[in-house]
This record gives sequence, structure tokens and C-alpha cells, in this order.
Amino acid sequence: MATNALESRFESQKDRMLKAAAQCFNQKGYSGTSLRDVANLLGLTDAALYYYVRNKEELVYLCYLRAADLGRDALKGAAAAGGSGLDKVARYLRRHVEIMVGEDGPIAIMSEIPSLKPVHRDEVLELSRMHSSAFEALIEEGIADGSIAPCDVRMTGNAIMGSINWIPKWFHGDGRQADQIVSEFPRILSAGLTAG
Amino acid sequence: MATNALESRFESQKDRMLKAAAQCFNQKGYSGTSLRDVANLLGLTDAALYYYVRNKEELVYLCYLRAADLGRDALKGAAAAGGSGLDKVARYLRRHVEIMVGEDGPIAIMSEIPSLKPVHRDEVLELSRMHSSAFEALIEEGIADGSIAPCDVRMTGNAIMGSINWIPKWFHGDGRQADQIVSEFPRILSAGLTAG
DNA sequence: AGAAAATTTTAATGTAGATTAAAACACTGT
DNA sequence: ACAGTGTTTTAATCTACATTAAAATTTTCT
Repeated sequence: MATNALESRFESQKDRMLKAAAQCFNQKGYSGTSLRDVANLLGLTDAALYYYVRNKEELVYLCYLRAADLGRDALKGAAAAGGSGLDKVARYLRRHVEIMVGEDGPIAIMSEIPSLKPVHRDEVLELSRMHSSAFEALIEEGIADGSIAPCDVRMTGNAIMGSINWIPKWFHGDGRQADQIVSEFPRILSAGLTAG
Repeated sequence: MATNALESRFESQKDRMLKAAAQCFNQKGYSGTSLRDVANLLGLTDAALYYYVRNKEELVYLCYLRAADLGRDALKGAAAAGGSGLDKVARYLRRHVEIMVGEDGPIAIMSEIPSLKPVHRDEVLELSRMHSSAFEALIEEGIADGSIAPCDVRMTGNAIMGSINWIPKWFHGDGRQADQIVSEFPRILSAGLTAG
């Protein structure tokens, strides 16, 4: 059916676009990347992007929604698999790190919130808060079941998320390093939590 | 003497400027902040900034130099005070965190390196590398003297620095929270290192 | 093939913001 | 008060995008 095939092409192109955009945003920031930058990465003209998106702001906005999706999936998956609180946290960290250094690139440009329109900003902040809460809940679960040593949950969460969110600043797509990050980071981040 | 007094005023104004600039850069990123933003924060006109600085790029550049200074001092101070490797690391972390949430604001906008001119970028990256090495050296010292558990030093360093560098993204000057961060963060970050 | 829809390009417009030069103002010491 | 130097402003210029509209091209379907 035409509609379906069309949607398929449209959607997949749009996806490539978001990936390219996220990559640029991560490297040069929102204001620092021109639509030309993104378009070039796709072999297109800047004007072409407007076929997929209303304006530049919508581009970051969609990147955020996508990031939120991935984050939610990672959390859900990690929580569903059972085990101790620490197990769940560790599983989630691994997943999150994999996403950051993985094929789809770090979709999570968590730095560009100020660039969003107020409505979108509110929505994204809300998603972000929910995500943080869910993560903190896992930590609390670990504390409750004794697998994680008591700690300031909020601060600990911030510390861990900071480590991960910062990865794109120093990691630039070296595959060997990617493997090393995936194998080391979750360990390092979990280590600080472990209870006796 | 006239010259001295003049330098004094000039320098102190320039300092205020750098602080304001760092604050803006941290909030909206390099390209996202206009010189007007910085100037307004000082009650000046954008054009006035050119009296102190050749151009916008030099503004970030100087912010980085300043950050490097503070970082170096913190490291030197922490290393000089003696104790085990872990002690030194902990002392350094405390100092660094204090800077990030302190009066002078997070001078360290470690995200805007791509905005620098190649010459400046190289210089700043070199400084940054030296800083990382010095920090990693402290960790190694701790491993050697048994105060820190063996680990992938490079990755551990990245993880810790990420946590700290990310602080400006979620901390926005709330004094109460600042105290809490200073008291919690060093503990959390050290916890993951502690040996037996 | 050929029409209709989808996708991309070319060309034009508008605006924000960096930068500069010249003018105005303020302070210092005499 | 005055001259000189330091500091800030006003006004003007220039450029890099974001955005739009219309035209051209490609794709899809019959």
C-alpha cells in the first residue's frame, strides 16, 4: 500500500535526520550547528529539512523525545529483569552507556534544554524529572533490600547521570574505546554504590 | 601611582566580565549567548566588551585559561598537603566541587572547546590533558599505596570528572543546595575508589 | 508512458548578532 | 578649569544563518 510505503520512507529519512542532528548538537551545541551542518551530513540542502520539520527548534525537541523513549525503555527493561536493586541499577547503567557510545550515537543531548520553546521545555523537563525519579527509585530499592549502601539518593543519582551524560564530550566514536567504556563504566559507577 | 590603579580597575572589570561570560556560557552555551547577554549582566553595552577583549572567541578562551588556573591550584594544593593517595584525591575533589558551586561561579565551561580557534583549542586541550594526567597520577598513587582499589585509571578519571563537570547543568545557584553538594559529592565520588 | 504525489533544490527575504569607528563621557592629576 | 587618558556609548556595517515560496526533480502508481 502506498501510504504505508511512503510513511516508511518519510519516517526513516526523518530518523536519519534526527540522528544527524543529535550528532551535530552534541559536537557544537544547538546554536553552534547550522541546518546546513545537519543537511550536509545527509547529503541534502538545508531547505530540505523543512519538509520533515517545522523549524530548527522542533529538531532538538524531537531529539529529546527520542532520548526520553530510549531512556524509558532502558529503565523499564532493567527494572523488569528482576534481581536486587543493585542488579537493576547496574543493568540500567550498562544499557544507558551502550546507548551513549552506540550506533545511534548519543541521542541524548541533555545540554540544550534552554534552547527549547517554553512549552517544549516544560514537557522535556517533566520527562527528565520522571526519568530521574525512576532511577532514584531503583537506588532506593537497592538501599531497602540491602544491596546498596545508604546514601543521598538525589545527589548520587546526579553524580552518576553526570558521568554518563558527559561521555559525549570526550568520546568521539572510536570503536575500541567504545567497548572499553561499555565494559568499565557500569562497573565503576556501580562500585560506589555497593554495600558491604 | 596612576598606572597601577588603572591596571587594577581594568583588571577587576575584566574579571567581572569573565565571570559574567562564564555564567552565560554555562547556561546557554557559547553560540547561544550574545555579547549583549554578557554586557547586560554587567550593566554595559555589548560594544564596551571590545575594550577588554579582541573578540567573542577570546572571551571563552580566557575563561578556559582561568579555569585551568583554578584547576591547577586545586591539584597542587591537594597534592602538597600530604597523606595517602586517596586523601589527596578526596581533597582535590572537595576543592574542585567548591569551585563549581562557589561564588566565582563555575568558571569551567568545559563544553565549548569546539568553539575555540585552532591555536587556542590546541593550547586548552593540552592544558586539559595535563590536568587529567595529574589527576590520574593521584589515583595511581593511591593504588600504589593501597588506599585506592585497583581500577582503570583513565576511565575512572573520566567518570569522576564527568560528574563534576556536569554539575552546572543542574545546579543553578541555590545556596542551600550548594552546601549539600559540597558535603555530599566528594564523599560519593571517593566512595567508589576506596580500597578494602 | 504519464499523471499525481512526494522530495529536494534554487533563489529570495529577513533578522540577529559580531564587529568597527567615531563620538561622548568620566576620571585623574596639575 | 584644563589636558590627557581611560571607559562607554551611539550608530553603522557586514555576515551568517533561519525561514519561505516557487520551481524542478524524483518516485509511485496505473
